Amino acid sequence: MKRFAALFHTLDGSTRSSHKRAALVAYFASAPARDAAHAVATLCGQRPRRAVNATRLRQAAAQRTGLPLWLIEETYHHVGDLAETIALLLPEPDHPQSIPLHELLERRLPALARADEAGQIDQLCRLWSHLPADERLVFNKLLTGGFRVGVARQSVIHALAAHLQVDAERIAARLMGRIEPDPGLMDRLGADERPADSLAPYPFLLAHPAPESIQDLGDATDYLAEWKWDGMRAQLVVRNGAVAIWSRGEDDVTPLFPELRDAAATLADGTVLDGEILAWDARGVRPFGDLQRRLNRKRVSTKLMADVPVRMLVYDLLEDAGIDLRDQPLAMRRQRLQRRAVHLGEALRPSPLVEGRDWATLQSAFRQARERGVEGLMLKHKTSRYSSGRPRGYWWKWKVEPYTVDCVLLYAQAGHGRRSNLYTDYTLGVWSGDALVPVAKAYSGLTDEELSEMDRWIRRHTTDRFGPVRAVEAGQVFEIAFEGLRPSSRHKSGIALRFPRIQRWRQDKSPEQADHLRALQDLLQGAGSQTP
DNA sequence: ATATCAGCTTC
DNA sequence: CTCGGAA
DNA sequence: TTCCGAGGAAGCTGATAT
Repeated sequence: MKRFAALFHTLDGSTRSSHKRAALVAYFASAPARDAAHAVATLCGQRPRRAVNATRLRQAAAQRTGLPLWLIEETYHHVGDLAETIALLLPEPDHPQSIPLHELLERRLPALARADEAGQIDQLCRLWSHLPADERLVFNKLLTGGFRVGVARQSVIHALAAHLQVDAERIAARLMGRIEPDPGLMDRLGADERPADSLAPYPFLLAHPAPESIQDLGDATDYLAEWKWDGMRAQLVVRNGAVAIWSRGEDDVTPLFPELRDAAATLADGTVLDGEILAWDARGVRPFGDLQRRLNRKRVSTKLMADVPVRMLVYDLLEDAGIDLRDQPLAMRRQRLQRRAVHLGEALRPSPLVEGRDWATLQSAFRQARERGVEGLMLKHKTSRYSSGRPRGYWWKWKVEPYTVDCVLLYAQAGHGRRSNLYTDYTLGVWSGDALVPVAKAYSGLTDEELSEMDRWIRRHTTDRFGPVRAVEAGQVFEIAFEGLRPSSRHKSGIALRFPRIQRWRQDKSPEQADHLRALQDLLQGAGSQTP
């Protein structure tokens, strides 16, 4: 783990991506394949399951350092990261001895996870007393599962490409789906062919926000238009008689959607579909919240499947009869998808095209978006290839105008990480009678300069403190933009905003001019009565 | 047994 | 998902 | 231009608190 710890510190300490890449290349050139495989998986965000919970970790740290728990707690509040706090507090190791990365991840951490309470504390103290000081931080990060390091996935890909002397595109493709950190990983990454049994998805093509005036996109006939569905992006892969469904975060979500898996079982091998999974019942498409009940589940009961039926609206055909179609223009892929549509069935159907040869026609369709329960329109250039990432000019998302509300700043809290010195986290409220009630939290939307100006104001106008939270005078008004609203039991106001962000700092307005809860409740009534 | 919270995912 | 900032 | 890290709301899981 010596090399890996050194790599971590380089990545963590530098912001130059060229520097990071060089460190990665050097690491891959020198690390044993078994360790390198784990490094790749870890750096790509595939973290080991959390081995020890935070409470136990604190207890073990208290025992090893001899410090009282409250002091560790206090230190943690200042540092903001438990793994780092403990790494800083631990005494020097007795007889420093490094542990290979693969040994740590394959043996030590699983053993730790299996142990009982006393066993965990005992093992932790023993490990800490042997680990060289510069490896403790990395160890603790792996331990808490909170391993997040400032490397772009792209940097890892390019470093691997340079090290293995192959195309970066290929590496990116090989790293899709689950990464198996076995000794053969590096060989597979460099291989010409994708492994025969692979059910891995392709890198997702993402969309950009459309320009303010839609005409700037050029000729409307150059685009295919579809509704922008409010569901979950997914790729469905059929190969070797098996079906896999992948989320955008590259999670295998197949077990969550048995009806989609079954519907896809009739498809020919070598089929890859891209589309949106939606909650959809007899009434039509349902809000995203309904779909959420099907997500992140351990088990999907038949009752739940009946309560929240799903379907996948397919908008792209990426592989057909085993042939990769991603370099073909969208219009061709779409045509081919339509031809295949007869085989898709009820749960799996093509996303309908929205007809319109000019912007005026599309504009009038766009205006129906809210009442249809969709977020707007997607505009996809007919000649576009399905390349990875977010290339400009290919796919545009044309979202309905957000709602806005003028809110008063009620509470502020310090941010995390680099923003931990500033009060950047705002709770905002509206009037309910002559009292202000919180409706949302937001900070995004202010520039760094505005944030520090607000920070100064907050410090000078604090009226009360609750732990890390400061209550402030009602003196600042912000215009908050949001995409929609739902009833919520978590907020005193009974309302939760979706994607709240600060649109404008209304220094021209006094708190009395802020909006009233009544207005949001009316909006909720209006939005709630819609049936898609 | 039930409530709450942190940590994960989706958007 | 949103946004601002950095490379 | 593209990527990243900062942030929000929701629901589910698993652990702890009552």
